[in-house]
Amino acid sequence: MAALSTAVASGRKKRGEGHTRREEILQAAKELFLEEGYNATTIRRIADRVGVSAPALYLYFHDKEAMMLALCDQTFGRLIERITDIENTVSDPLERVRRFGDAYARFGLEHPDEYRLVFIGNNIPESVRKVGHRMPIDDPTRPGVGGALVFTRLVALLSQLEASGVKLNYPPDTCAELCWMGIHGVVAAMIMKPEFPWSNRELLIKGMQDIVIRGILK
Amino acid sequence: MAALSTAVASGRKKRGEGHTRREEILQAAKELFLEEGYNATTIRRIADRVGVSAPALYLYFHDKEAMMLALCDQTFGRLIERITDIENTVSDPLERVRRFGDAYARFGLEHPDEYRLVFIGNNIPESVRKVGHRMPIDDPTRPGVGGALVFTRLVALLSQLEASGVKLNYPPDTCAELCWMGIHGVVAAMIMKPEFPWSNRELLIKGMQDIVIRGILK
DNA sequence: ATAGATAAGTTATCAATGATAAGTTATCAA
DNA sequence: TTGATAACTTATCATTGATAACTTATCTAT
Repeated sequence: MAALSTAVASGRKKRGEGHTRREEILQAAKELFLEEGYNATTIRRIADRVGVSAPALYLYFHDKEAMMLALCDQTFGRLIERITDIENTVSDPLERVRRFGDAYARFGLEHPDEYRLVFIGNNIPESVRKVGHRMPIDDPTRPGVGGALVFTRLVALLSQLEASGVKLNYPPDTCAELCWMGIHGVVAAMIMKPEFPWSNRELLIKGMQDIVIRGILK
Repeated sequence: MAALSTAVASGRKKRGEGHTRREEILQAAKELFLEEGYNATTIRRIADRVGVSAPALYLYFHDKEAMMLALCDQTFGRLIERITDIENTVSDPLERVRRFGDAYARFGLEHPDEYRLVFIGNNIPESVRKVGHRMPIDDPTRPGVGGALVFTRLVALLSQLEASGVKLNYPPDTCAELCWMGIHGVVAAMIMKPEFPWSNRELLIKGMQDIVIRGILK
């Protein structure tokens, strides 16, 4: 049964093209994480979808968590893009804050796994830090900092709001914390308890939005 | 090396005393979940700590998740006690809501590990729902309803508030969700990122308290 | 061309884990 | 004292993340 023994379309990458395989892995991992969640996604299924053996993934990623973290940064980069977009297209400082909250909440609900990982935390077995692995390909973009960046942007927006003459009930960073905590509460709740009969999503997002903005304005 | 062959202090429970073993398991599981997290806690380690074999746990719990759920309800129960206490001692409807939020936040910050376990829901593998297991001992207290209970209480408080003549911006259950999400956002943030330079705790709690109450009142 | 170096990938295998099957032993009621 | 059964045990699975050790394709320098 060795029909067509040669030219069997080996998926092997040429020299120097390993990074494309790395991106194929990320793509497959992303699909599976989103389809079935992090825990339910196995290394083998990712490898199957890519079309390589399971250990091949370890040529490009330290471990399973590293794949998720890489995806997180990739995805959070898009959120930061959106925020930058808002800053570039919206001039009114208060409207900027509003749009930030909206983009943030929507992003969280569209990417629950990434959101959980970065903002809800500790989902991944980080406690067991192993040593002595290899991880031959060192990726330049250190993962795991996307979350703090987003928050920093919100603080900046609220400082601008205050600088524009709007009186706040708290210092800008406290306002940012309260705004973020409120919206985060909505997103975290809906992500972590999706089976609970929450009220309408849009109503809750807009409601919290209104509440925190009313609450920080003097 | 069979010294003292008899009367070897078998840990075996007498007939009808199985429920005490169940509680021993819960205690051990709780300790380990809090020490090392859900994923890092193995069935075998729980069994070791209790002093029984691993499969013995399956006499009392359907699976690992069921232990977690039972612990969740246990903790929810303690919070519900406090809420009942407030209902019995405070008569003013708005003050009741305020006290609810205060008790809730304080409960979370006084028991950060348990709060994390219950409300942040570290890592319950919700996606993979299995079927066809056995679970021979049917425990009377069906797990997994504690969260709904807390909300029911808060909804009731807000319904009473509305009934007392106070106009709300949203239906009582939506108000309850928004209130809870706001306070939860504060507690969850401070618990999960304790190293972050948050503003003053009391300020944030009181601030969010004020914000959500102002926000739901017309 | 071709031999050495090495990127890219394989097969075989681990230990750990959640869970089940099937057998054992202590306890109690009749 | 016996039969039922609650309360276990030992043995065993399949699956999982991860590693070791080997193979093969591709590029470079001679």
